[in-house]
Amino acid sequence: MSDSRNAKSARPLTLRDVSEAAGVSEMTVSRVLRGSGDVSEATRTKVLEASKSLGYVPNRIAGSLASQKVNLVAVIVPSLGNLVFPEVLGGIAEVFETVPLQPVFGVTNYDPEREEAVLYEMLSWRPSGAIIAGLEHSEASRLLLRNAEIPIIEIMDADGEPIDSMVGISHRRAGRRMAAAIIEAGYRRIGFLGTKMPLDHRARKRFEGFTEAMAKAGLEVADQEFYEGGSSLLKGREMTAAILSRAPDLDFLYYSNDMIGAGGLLHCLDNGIEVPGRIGLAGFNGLDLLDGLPRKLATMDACRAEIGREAARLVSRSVGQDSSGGERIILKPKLQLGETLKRRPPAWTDP
Amino acid sequence: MSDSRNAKSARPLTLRDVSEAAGVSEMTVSRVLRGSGDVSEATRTKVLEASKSLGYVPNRIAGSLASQKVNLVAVIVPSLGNLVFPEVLGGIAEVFETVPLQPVFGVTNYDPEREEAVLYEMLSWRPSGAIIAGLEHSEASRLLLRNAEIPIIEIMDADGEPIDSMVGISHRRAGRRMAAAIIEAGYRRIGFLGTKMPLDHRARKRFEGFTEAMAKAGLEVADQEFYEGGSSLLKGREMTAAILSRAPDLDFLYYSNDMIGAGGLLHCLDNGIEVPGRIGLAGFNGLDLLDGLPRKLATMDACRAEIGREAARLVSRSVGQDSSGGERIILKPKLQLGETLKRRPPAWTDP
DNA sequence: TTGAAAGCGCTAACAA
DNA sequence: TTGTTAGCGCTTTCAA
Repeated sequence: MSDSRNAKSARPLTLRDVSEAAGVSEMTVSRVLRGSGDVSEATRTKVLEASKSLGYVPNRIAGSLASQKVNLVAVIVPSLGNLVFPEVLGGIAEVFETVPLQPVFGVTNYDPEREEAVLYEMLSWRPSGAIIAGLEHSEASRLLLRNAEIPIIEIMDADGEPIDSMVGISHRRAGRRMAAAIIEAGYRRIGFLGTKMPLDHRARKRFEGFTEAMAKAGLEVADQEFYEGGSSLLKGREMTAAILSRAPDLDFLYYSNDMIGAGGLLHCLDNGIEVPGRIGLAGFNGLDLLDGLPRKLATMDACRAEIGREAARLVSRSVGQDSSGGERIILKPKLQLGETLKRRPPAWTDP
Repeated sequence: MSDSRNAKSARPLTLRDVSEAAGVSEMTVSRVLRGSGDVSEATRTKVLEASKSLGYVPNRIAGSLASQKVNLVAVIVPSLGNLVFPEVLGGIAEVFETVPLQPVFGVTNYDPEREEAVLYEMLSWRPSGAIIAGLEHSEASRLLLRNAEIPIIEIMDADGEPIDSMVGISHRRAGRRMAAAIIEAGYRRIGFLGTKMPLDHRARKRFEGFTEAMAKAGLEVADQEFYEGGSSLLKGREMTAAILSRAPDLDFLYYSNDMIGAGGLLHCLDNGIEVPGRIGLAGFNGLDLLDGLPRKLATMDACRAEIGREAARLVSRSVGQDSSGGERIILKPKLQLGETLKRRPPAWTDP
């Protein structure tokens, strides 16, 4: 059972080795190992035993070439450091465990050129489908995707036109809804804190939706602060300190993600700034992380795992089908007011 | 340049299509696209243009089968939700961007059976190497790895015998060192809080090292608390509340990771428990996250990115070489005392 | 139920 | 510098 390497052969095992050990044709071994076609129970057992005792692992490269079928699905995200993406990947993996498809992950670091390179690399393995974050891609990347003739699912965003199918939320709407909730609660001097990354299109869209809804209410973002890189909890503290020292009369801070929002919250609490009495706070993402903070931060769930699951389901469904999906699944994130966004008496606006 | 799909051909493009378009042999096209062999500048340009205008993407399945070379490296980790692993993957990806190797990630969810399945799946693509977290694997998994005849790098742990090479830290030593530091600082009534997961061998080893060093000083862990699943920040709070209500005289809490440690810290601060005066705290991992907390938590850096980089370097070095590495790189994590582990007057031990 | 032949798309090795 | 031939390890197809 484990004597497979008595003589450490350099050559990896092939079907032929198993075929000889079991005394049947390669074809029969192949059938047994794939569980396809009719094989007598006797041969089946014989083959399985031979294969196992040799420690044979089928060569999928040869198999895929011969069958013109690849059970791989390319999954491309901008980053793993941001908690959001591992959660999406988790949702994808969950669904693919139930079907004969295997996700292969690629990371672009928010770089369009890198995205193109990763895409080219992955498509060269002729995957059965591709799931890719965002709707913004270079012209070349879009060409690659279109030419691949496989189901393409663009995820996490719904503001734009997908190449094929899309599953996501509208970040513009998310921004608008949060602005509306803040204004509705009576806050007026509102600051924005976010990432500087010009290539994080979803953060940008949230900001656009936010300012749009503010404008509709006759308001403007009173002050803003941007950051890049580093620990976002610490950055949240620093940015909050900076914006409040510059504009101490702000009564609300909207953060482009929960991590910097949490940092802001900690800064306020440390410095005796009453939340949400003196100042209200809100973030974005609905990270579980928040559950442990001193106050539950107002936020909006980005539907991460659900997006992953839906995307994976779409791929599984359309693999093999010639009718390309063209589906659009737009999820609606739930607003969570938490404990940092509370209605305040109108008088507060000008004490 | 983008007219590649005038007639949406179902058949993907092959070398032959490019060969015909460019008016040269398939072999020449192949050489140009791989940048191998001598090709005249004229043909080179011609081929490149034809290839690009058609939108051709080489079929690596066929290429790998023919050349018996696969530029893939299998990378297997227990989880992505734990910040630690994305950081390791980042280190790996960083190095592989500089060589013609591509990492392919697999996730096991700390499940040995799943590990075996993922391994089998990945090895069936005949990768050039494998990087896998931990030294503990099922007998079958070990057999698979040994038979693969490729460099195997086991990472993140150094307490045990690797199949081939290993890169990691000694978690037993990490536990011992933290215990020594705590005792040295004058703490005596020490509690432990950790994960219940019996399959997180590294957490277990830290605990073992910790109790061992305690015993050597004539001490025992005064109380302990275990958890599973969920937000670890919140869990840290809950566990801390629980252990302190049960054993209010504890003067130190050692957490098996920084996230629950951070939760514990927040709990103490919220409840007016002086840290580190009344009680000291320490975690493990050295997450950047900590930088934003009200107090800098004592911790130990797990050398995550460095482990990833070293492992990737080992693979790149040994790919192609017949002499299998058998290297052992043991990194030494740095103890960071932070602000929650401070020397206290001896009198304190029995006020 | 089993086997034999052909070929998937590419590259190694050799020839021109 | 370019082309030809054979074959990588498997599966499809068809025959027995």
